[in-house]
Amino acid sequence: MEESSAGDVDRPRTVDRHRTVDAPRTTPTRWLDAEEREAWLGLVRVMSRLPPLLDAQLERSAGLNLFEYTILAMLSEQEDQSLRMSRLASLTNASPSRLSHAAHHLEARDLLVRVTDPDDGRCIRAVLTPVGREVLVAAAPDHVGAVRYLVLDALDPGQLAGLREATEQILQRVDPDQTTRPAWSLTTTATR
Amino acid sequence: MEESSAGDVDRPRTVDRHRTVDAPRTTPTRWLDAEEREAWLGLVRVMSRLPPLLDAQLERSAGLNLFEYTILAMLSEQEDQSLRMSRLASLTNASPSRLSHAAHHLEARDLLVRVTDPDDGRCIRAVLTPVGREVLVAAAPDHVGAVRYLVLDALDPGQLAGLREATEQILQRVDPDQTTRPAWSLTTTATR
DNA sequence: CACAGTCAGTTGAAGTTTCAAGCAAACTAG
DNA sequence: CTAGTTTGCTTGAAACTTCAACTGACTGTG
Repeated sequence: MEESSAGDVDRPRTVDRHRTVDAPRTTPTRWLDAEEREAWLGLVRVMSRLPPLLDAQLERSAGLNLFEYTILAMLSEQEDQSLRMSRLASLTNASPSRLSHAAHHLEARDLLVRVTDPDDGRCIRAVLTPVGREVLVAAAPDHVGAVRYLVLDALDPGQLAGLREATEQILQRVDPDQTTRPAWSLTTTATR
Repeated sequence: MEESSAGDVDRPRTVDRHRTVDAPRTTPTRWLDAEEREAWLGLVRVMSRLPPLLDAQLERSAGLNLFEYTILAMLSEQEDQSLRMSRLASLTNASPSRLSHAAHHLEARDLLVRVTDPDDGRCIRAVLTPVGREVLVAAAPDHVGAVRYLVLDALDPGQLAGLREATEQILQRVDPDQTTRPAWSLTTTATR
C-alpha cells in the first residue's frame, strides 16, 4: 500500500470531527516488525490504563471525571472564563451532544452557566462560575500530582522530548487541523 | 511533594485492576513547565483522538469495535484459540462485567463460544470459532493499515524508538505488574 | 422580505460501560 | 465433611456516550 492512503484511513469523506477511511486496499499487507509492535502495543496499553486512573483520582478527590475537569480547565484558561459550546466541544474532542449532556450536569451543580452569545444568537457560551473555579482550583494540585507521578516523573528529559516529538507527529495524522489544540497551549494547570 | 508518592496516585489500596491514590499532599504543587505541558497535552490529545478513529475504521470495515477486535485478536494468538475470561479481561484491561457483556454479544454472532474450563469449574474459556477467525482475518489488513497510517508511518526510526521507550517507562507506573502485557508480545497481526 | 439551506445546540432513545449484587465452584478450617 | 471464605463469572440497573431527529437563529438568493 502506498504511503499516503496506507490502511485506508483518512480519505476524507465526512467533514465531521473525525475523518473517514476506506480506500480499497490492494497491496499485500505490511505487518508490524518487532520494534513497531512494541511501540504500538505500548501506546495501546497506555491509552487503556492511563485515563481510568486519572478519572478515578479526580472522581475521588473532587467529584469530577476527567472530561468534566477538562471542561472546567478549558474555561478557566479563558480571559473571560467562557467559551462557545462548539469551540469547547472541539477542544475536548467531544460530540456536541456529549458536551451538551455534560454541561447540563455541571450547570445543575452550579459549576458553570450557559448564556446565549450576544454576537450570534445561535451560539451559547459556557461560563465558569466562581464556585466552578473554586472546585477546579481545589482539584488541580492533586490532578497535577497524579499526572506527574504516572507520566512525567517517569521520564528522563530525553524520553520526555521523545514523547513530545512522537505525539506531535501522530497528531499531524489524527488531528491534522489541530481542532483539539488550545490557543494558549493548555496545561493541567487549570488556574491562570 | 516527594518523588515517590507525588500527586498521591498509587498508594495501593485495592488490589483491583487499578491501583488507588490519595495520599494527602503537603508540598506546594510543582506545576508543569513548557516542555512538560507540550508532551502531556500531546499525549492527551492522542489518547482522545486515536481510539475513535480506529474504532470507526473497524466498525465500517468489519462491524467490530476496537474492543471486540482486540478480544478476537487475543484469542487468535493462542495455540488453542482460547483464553479464560479472567485472563482475557486482564489482557484487554476490561472489567469482568464489560468482558462478559461483550462476550455475550460476540457469542450471539457466533464469533466465539464460552465453555467451562475442564480444569476448574469456576473458570470459563472463551474460544474463537472458525467464523470468528474468518472475520478477524478479514478485518486485520485494513486495521493494520490504519495503525500504520495514523501512527507508525508518521514516525521516523528515532521517533519510533522514542515512543517505545516513553510508553515503556509510563507503563511501569500505570501497569506495574504488567497485567495488560500479553505473553507472546501481541500484535495487530491477529493471525498467527 | 420570504424561503431554502446551513449552523449551533438540545433532546430522548438506543447502545455501552460501570456498579453493585448475586451465584456457584473451589479452597480452607475446624 | 461441613460451614465459611474466596474466586470467577454473570446479571440487571444506573450512568454515560452516541445516534438521529428536531428547534431556532443566521445567510443567501430571488
